[in-house]
Amino acid sequence: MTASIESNDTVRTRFAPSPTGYMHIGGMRTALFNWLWARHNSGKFILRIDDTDRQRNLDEALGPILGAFRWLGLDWDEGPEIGGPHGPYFQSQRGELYQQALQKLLEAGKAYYCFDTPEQIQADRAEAEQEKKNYLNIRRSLDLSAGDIEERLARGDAHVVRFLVPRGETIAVDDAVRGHVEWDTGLISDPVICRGDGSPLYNFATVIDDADMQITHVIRAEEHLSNTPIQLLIYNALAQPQPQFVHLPYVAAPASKEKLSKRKLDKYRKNQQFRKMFEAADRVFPQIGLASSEGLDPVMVEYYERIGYLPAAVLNALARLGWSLDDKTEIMSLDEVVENFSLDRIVKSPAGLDPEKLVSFQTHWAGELPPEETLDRILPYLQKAGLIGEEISSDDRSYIEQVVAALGDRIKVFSDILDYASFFQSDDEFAYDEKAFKKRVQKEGAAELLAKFKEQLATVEPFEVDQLDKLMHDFVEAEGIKIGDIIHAVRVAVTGSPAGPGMFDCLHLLGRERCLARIDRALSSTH
RNA sequence: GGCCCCGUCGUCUAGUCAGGCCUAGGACACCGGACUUUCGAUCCGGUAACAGGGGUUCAAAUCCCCUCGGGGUCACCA
Repeated sequence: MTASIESNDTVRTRFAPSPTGYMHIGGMRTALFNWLWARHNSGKFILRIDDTDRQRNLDEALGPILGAFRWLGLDWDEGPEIGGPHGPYFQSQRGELYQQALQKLLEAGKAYYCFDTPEQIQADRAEAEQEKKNYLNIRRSLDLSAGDIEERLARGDAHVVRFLVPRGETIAVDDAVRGHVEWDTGLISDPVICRGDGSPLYNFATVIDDADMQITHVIRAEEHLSNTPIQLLIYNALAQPQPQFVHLPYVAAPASKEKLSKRKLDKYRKNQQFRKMFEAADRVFPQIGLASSEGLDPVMVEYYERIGYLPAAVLNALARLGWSLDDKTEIMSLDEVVENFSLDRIVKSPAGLDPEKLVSFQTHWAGELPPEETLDRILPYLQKAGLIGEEISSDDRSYIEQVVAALGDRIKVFSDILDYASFFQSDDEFAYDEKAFKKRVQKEGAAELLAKFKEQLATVEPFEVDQLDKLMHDFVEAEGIKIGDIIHAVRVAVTGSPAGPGMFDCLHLLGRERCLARIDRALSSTH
């Protein structure tokens, strides 16, 4: 009865999201592993939409999910928008298939109409709990005669269809990650597989669909492991071959072993490692016309896209969450992962998402980008924040290019450019870092030095890095001071910030006029 | 609570199936040093783990047993 799928069949994997309006980063990892296994074997990756809950606004709920796949460059061979030979790919449109299978089970006596009311069942459960016994449903409806059932059905009595779990058996799976796992069917309650209105439930629909779509490998998160015996039983009852099951460890919240969940956002805000991501969202998103972390949080894939991570970085981090190539390879392109991906190197224990490691992957992959591409990724942030206009002249572009080049790898995530807004703001508009201003500009004697240096700045020719460098050093020598006594004051005066590119780069970038104006402004604020 | 899964540095992991090459390797983070006008980057160096207890064995992170700990799941959600 448990025919297994031939290993030389084309590998077919699937990811079956329900349209929730956002793509979960942990779900994305599961999807990625499915995609990787399909691509590694030159197989097919299928996207199927689990919308049995009848979505009201499907486009709105599905858009961000497909968007996440597109952003990361994970394509699907069958599914929404492109169809395929095993469609439709929306469960809401596959009702007939479920009905057929349901009839088959009903006729074979492997499923039955159950007329128990929810209240009855609740009472049964309560009783079992009180007696500290495992709840098993009572199967009252099994005693009904065919005539009774027909009559009650005709009368429109509320009912569901339950799968009849064969008791006293052992059901086992040989999971690619978990190994051999078995369950005693005598402990499993008959699951509802179909609601009164005819709509199927997950455990049933998923088996029908996976079988119909000839899925060879069901790669899903570990929380589904406990659903597996029921699904196995249904495969058997339907005489369908079982796919290879692959239960991945779930993705945990940073520095924890708890499943990453959208319901725990409040807790994550206080999580030391996670907090920075929320803070970044609250700082950056409002500037570029998006909702704060209330609407766009790091559990969502879209967060990473919007705040300016590279797909390569997110992909690299996700691939390393619960999978490794060997004892030292960390940096991998998608192609490299596809080439080397294997099921037997999947880790068994849950892995916490590590924001800092993600940043380190980002630093690496951003460093691989040609300068023009870096610029293209940065420009939208400047535009959305209103720091530059929609139309960019070639002069503007070249200025931005120079600023970005000077900033170099100080920009990790692309929205980091907003930390250096002063390069794009007018001389009286940019903000001074209060602490730095106090420490460097309002320091005893700093204003006098600054004023003196400004005079020389006004006449130095040419206004180039080397020349400025020389000017500064001559100045330091003439005044008999340490370079630190003046250079920090100048930096803060012209950029507003204690950190940034090399001082002379900053002066040169800004140009003489702006430097002088900014020093004037700083000087006038000292008293 | 029942069932099931998991347990190597702070984190992600290599090593576990086929015991010795492990005085446990790598990466991120952290600490220190070098470089530097700041920040960043880079380069060098460092701290840091086999959950505990019993066995088996010449030899155990690896095999067996027990304990402890963490987690998942127990719906007419998926």
